[in-house]
Amino acid sequence: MATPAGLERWVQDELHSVLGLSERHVAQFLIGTAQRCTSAEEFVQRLRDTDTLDLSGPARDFALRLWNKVPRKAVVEKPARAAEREARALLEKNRSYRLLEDSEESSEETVSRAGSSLQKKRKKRKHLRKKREEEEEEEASEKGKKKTGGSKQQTEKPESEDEWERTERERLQDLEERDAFAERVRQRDKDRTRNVLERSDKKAYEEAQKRLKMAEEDRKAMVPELRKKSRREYLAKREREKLEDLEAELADEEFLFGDVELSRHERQELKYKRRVRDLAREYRAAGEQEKLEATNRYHMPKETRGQPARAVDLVEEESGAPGEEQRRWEEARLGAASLKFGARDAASQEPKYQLVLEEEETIEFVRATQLQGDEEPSAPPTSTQAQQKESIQAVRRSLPVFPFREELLAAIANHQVLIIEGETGSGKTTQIPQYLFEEGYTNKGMKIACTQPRRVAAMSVAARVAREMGVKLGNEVGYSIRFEDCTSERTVLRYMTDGMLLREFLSEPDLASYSVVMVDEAHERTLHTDILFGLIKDVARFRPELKVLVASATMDTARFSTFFDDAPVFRIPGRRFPVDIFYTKAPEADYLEACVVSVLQIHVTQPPGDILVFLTGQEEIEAACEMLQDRCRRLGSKIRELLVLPIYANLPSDMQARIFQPTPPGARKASANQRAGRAGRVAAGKCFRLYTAWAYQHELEETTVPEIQRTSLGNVVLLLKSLGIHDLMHFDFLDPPPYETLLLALEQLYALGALNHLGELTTSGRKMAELPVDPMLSKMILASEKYSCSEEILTVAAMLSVNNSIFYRPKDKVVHADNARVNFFLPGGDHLVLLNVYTQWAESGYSSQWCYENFVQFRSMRRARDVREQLEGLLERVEVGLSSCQGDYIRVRKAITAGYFYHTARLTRSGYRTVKQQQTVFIHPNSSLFEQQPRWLLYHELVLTTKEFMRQVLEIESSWLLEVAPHYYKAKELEDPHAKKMPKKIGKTREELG
DNA sequence: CAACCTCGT
Repeated sequence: MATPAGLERWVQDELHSVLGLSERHVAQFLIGTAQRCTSAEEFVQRLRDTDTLDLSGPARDFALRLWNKVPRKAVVEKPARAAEREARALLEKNRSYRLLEDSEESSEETVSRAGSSLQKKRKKRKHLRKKREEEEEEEASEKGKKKTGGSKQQTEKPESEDEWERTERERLQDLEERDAFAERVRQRDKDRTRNVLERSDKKAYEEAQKRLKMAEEDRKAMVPELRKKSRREYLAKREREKLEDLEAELADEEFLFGDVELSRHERQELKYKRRVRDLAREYRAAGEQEKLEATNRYHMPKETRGQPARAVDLVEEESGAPGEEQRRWEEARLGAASLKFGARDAASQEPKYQLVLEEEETIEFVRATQLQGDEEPSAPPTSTQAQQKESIQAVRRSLPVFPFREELLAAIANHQVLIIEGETGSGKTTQIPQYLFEEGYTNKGMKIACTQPRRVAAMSVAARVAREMGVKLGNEVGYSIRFEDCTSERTVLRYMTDGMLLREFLSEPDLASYSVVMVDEAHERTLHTDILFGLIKDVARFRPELKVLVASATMDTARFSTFFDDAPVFRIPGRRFPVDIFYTKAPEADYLEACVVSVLQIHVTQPPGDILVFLTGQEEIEAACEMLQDRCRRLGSKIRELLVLPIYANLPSDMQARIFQPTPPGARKASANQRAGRAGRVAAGKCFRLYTAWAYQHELEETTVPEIQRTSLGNVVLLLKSLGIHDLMHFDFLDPPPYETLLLALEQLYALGALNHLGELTTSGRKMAELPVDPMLSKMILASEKYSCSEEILTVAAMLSVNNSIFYRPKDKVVHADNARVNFFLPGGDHLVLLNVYTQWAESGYSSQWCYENFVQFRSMRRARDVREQLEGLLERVEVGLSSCQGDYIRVRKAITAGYFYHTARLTRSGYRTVKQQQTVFIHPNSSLFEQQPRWLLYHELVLTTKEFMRQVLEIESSWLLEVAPHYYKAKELEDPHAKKMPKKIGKTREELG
C-alpha cells in the first residue's frame, strides 16, 4: 500500500499517461471514491454515474488498477436498513442544527410547558395527600378520643396559621423544584448541543446528503417493486416513525419526571405507552423480516447484492424466456469484463502446445470477475530460519484486517454484539483474538473462545496463532476438539469446534469464564453454530459485559445483524491475493471429462503452480485421477510432468500427507477450483469454474438450506431441554426448524423415556444428554446396565457411530475384500458382526497390519476406538458399570432393542414392513442377514437409494419389544398370524450359538 | 443384489 501522498502522485501520473489528464483534484476524487466503495463494481458504477471518466476505453482498466491499490476503509453499519438509516441520520442532524440555533428558546418553551405540567401533577399530588390526611385524621379522631398524643396536638394547632405555613412551604418547595427542573432541561439541551457539535463535521454532513440522494435515486428505480409491497412497507415505516416519536417521548418523560411521584392514572398511561412501544417494536421486527425475504427472492448479480436493487435487474428477471435471459445476461457480463481470456488465446501464444491438445476438445473459459487482492501477485517468499520470526510479523501486518485494528477494537468496545464480515484469508480468525488478547480482554482469568465448524480448522488455526504469538501450543493458545483437549490452565485463547462449545454449555450455561465468544464461519450455518446463536443471544442479555463476535464471509451478514437486535456490521474490505475467476463459455455435458481436459489445458497454458480440483465423491476423484494419469502417459514428454494426487476423507492418512509436501520443481500437482475462497490464501491464483457464469448466478442455490432445517433434532432437543429451555417452539432460532421436525424429536424422546408426558426431562433423559451420541444410542448404552453387557454395547455404539466406512473395498480386489467381510459374519445380525470386527482387532493389539490383511479401514477403527474410550470415560457419570455378557449375545441384542425399538420391521407376505408406519423396506444387500430374511428385525438406519434400505440390521424376537418398551407396543400388534406356518428355524440356530 | 457419503459431540 502506498502512502497517501505517494498514491496521489501515482494516480496523477497514471492519469496523465493514460488520459493526458493531470488535475490534482481528479486524483483526489478518485482516491476518495475508491475508499468509500466496497467493491470494484460499485466503484466503476459510481464513476460512471458521475461521468468523471470515459470508462469504455483504457480508463476502465486504469480504474481497476487504482481500485486494487487504494486502501479501503472499514465500514461499520447496519446493512439491512443502510439507506433508511442514513436518511434518518441526516434528518436528525438537520434537527440538531436547528436545535443548535434556537436551543435557548426551545429550552424556555420546554420549561414553561413542562413546568405547567409539573404544577398540574404537583396539584394533584397535593390534593391526594390532603385527602389522605383528612381520612387519617378522621380515623384517628374516632379511634383516639381518649388518647391525646403529641401528633394529635400538632394538627390541632390554630388551623389558619398552620394551613398558611404549609401551603407557603409547599409553594417554596415547588419553586425550588421548578428551578431544578429548568436546570435539568438546560443541561439536557446543552448535552445535546455538545453531542451535535462533536458529531457534525460539515463534510460528513454533506456526504450523508449525497448518499441520501443516491439512496433516493435507487429507491426511485425500485418503484415497481416497491409498489408491490408498498402497503406492508408503508405500514411498517409508519409504525417505525411512530415508535421513534414514542421512544423520544418516553425518554423525555423519564428524564424530566423521573423522580416525581405519579398518580395511578399517569402510571397507567406510562405503562400503556410502553406497551405500545413494545408492540411497535415487535411489529417492526416482523416487518423487516418480511422485507428481507422479499428482496432475497430475486437473483441479483453478485455485485449489487446487498445494495438496493436496480430497475434493470428486476426487469430482466421478469421478462423473456430463460434462454433469452441467459444469453442477455451472459452478454452483459462479457461486455463488462475488461479482459477476455480464453484458453485458445493462450494456446495460440504457445504454438508448441497447440499440437498437444489438438485431438482434445478445448474448453473455452471467460474471465468474468476478479476477486481483488491487496497485494501484487508475487512468488511466495522463501525465508531462512533467522528471517522467519520477522516475516511472521510482516505477514501479520500484511493481512487485510491489520489496518483496521484500532477501529475494530473500538467497535468491539462500543457494542456488545458485532458482526464481522470479511473474506477468507482476511485474517479475522487468526488476528482478532490476538488483538483482543493484546487489548486485555483476557485479564482477570477470562478466556476468549473462537469456534470453528471443523476440527482441522480449530487445530491448524490454533497452531498458527501460537506460532505468531511465540508460545507453545496448549499454553496460552490452545484448541479443544472431541478426543483432543490441547489446552491448559494457562490457556486464554481457546479455539474449538462449535459442537464443543455447545457441550460446554452443559457445564457452564452462562459461559462465565469467557469474556469474548467469537463464532467464526457463521455463514456455514452448521447445526451447532445455529444453536449457539440462540444460546449466546440469551446469555448476552444477562451478561452485558460478554462480547459476542459473529464472523462471516460476505454473506448473510444482514440476517445475523437482524437476529442480534440490529447489531452493527464491521466490514473488512479486501483479500490478500487476487483470484481471477473464469467461467466456461458454454455448459459442459460430461463434466468429468471436461474437468480432465481443463486440467491439461491449464497445465500447458498457465504459469507453473498447483492445480486443485474439487469433485463430488470418492469414485469421481479416482476416475479423474486415472484419466489424468492415462493422458499424461500418452502425451509423454511433450508436456511437463504432472503429479496427480487424490484426496478424500476415506483415503489413508499417509496418502493425504503427500499433498502437503512441496512440489518437485518443474512438476505440477492435483482442476477446476470450485471455491475461490480456498485459493488465494497463500498466493495469487486463478479459479476455473466448469459452469457458466449464468448458471452460477441463477442455477446454484444462493445459500444451502441451513442444516437445522434438514436434520433430525433429537440430540438438539435433548441438549436444550437439559439446559432448561422448555419452550422449544419459541426458542430463538435464526431459522426455526420445521414444526414437524421438532414434534417428531419430542415424540421420539418421549418414547425413549427421556421426557415425561409434560415434556420435562427425566433422570434418564439427563443422563442421555451427557453422552455425545444420538438419543437412541445413548438409550442403548443406558440399557446395557440392566442386561450387564456394557463392554459389548460400548463397542457396538462406537462402531455404529463411524459411518459405514469400516470395510475397505478396492476395485481390483473386490472378491478378496468381500470374502474377508463375510468371514466376520455372525448369526444374529450386523451389530454382532461389528462387535466381532472390533473384538478381533483389539485382540490383534489394535494392529494396522491386521486391518490391512482383513480389508478393514484402520482410520475408521481408530476412530471407533476413540469414541469407545470417550464413552467408557463417561459411563461413571451416567451410572453404568462396566460389565461383559461373556458371550451371551441375547443380552447384547436385548440392550440394542431397548434403544432401537423405534426402528423395527417385520416380514410380511409382501416383504418387510416397518412395524409402526407400515412402510415397505428392504434389507441392504451388504447386510449379513440379506439372505436369511428373519421375521423380526431391527435396523440402525434407513437409506433411500434405489429402494428404501435398512442398513445394519439385527434379528430380534417380538417378545423383546414388549419387554423393553411396554409403553410403546401392545401385545396384539406383535402377534404373528403366520407363526405356525413358519418354524423358528433361524431362532434355533441362534440359540445354538447364543 | 446394491453401489452417493460432508461435518460435528
